[in-house]
Amino acid sequence: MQNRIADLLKKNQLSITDSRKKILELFQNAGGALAHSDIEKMSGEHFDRVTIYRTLQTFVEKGIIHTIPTVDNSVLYALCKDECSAGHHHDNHVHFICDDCGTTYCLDHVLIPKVELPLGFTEKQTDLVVSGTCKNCN
Amino acid sequence: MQNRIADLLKKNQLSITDSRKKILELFQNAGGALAHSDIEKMSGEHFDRVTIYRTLQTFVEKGIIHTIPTVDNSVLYALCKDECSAGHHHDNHVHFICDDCGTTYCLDHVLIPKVELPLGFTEKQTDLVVSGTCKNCN
DNA sequence: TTTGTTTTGCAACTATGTTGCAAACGATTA
DNA sequence: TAATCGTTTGCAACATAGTTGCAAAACAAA
Ligand SMILES: [Mn+2]
Ligand SMILES: [Mn+2]
Ligand SMILES: [Zn+2]
Ligand SMILES: [Zn+2]
Repeated sequence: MQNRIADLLKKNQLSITDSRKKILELFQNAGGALAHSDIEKMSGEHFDRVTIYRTLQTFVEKGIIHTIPTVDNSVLYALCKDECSAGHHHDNHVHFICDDCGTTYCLDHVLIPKVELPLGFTEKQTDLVVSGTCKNCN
Repeated sequence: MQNRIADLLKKNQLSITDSRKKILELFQNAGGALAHSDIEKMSGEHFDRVTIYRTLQTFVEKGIIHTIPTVDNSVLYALCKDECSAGHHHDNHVHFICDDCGTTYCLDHVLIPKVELPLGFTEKQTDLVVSGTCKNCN
């Protein structure tokens, strides 16, 4: 569906450009999470590095994608669910990174449990990343 | 206790050098977690960047310090508890990052809850990072 | 103190991310 | 369809983070 992509951009008041369309397409086909370098390679070296950085930034701000913290200190991005919008993410789900194949999954149905913090500490955001072996590699 | 530091190095079969002593000392005084750049500044620009990288790497391998994943994609290090040893970390505790003062805490007494993964996924390691406001900033 | 091993500092390099600016592009309106 | 105007892009230049090879220095053991 090419129109899905255009509609998503319009809905977020973003002009429809080649790089935005292509990068969104990559996310929809990938299923899992992508790193900046993945996109650089998969886009066929068409777009400037800077453009990709700026596009990802824009998408994060608009709530189209979200970042995933990883243990090895690399930045990953994945599509947000429809309920997300600018400044109002609903990313309270667990992320899973497979040590074998490297795929990162958004486990949308596995919610992050509440943790009891010591007195005086107040929570604003919680990130939970599990690593191990995924269903394909087991 | 200067001897504590030397003993810790000996116990891990590491030769006792100025940089290792100084960096361990910084961790013991800091209480919280430190970034590579913190150490670079706090050590009085004495040691080469490369030496600091290699020292931190060595300490992680020996189980003297552990890394903390952060949402903003920076690497933090903190002292391990005594039970940790090379290849056998007991870092199943929650980490807390204060949005106000930037301090990162190891909440050694707050354990990471088990999460139910979908069928086929097996856990090996779980990291949980909470951000918000710490006891000093509240 | 001598010896052999480990660690350090330096230089050079790769990777990752940011900024300013002019040219190209996209949306809108005539 | 063409003109206009704001947005987006690519480029160059820069900044920061991290890695590697190698010779000199420091350390541990004898
Ligand atoms: Mn996700
Ligand atoms: Mn910790
Ligand atoms: Zn896998
Ligand atoms: Zn604080």
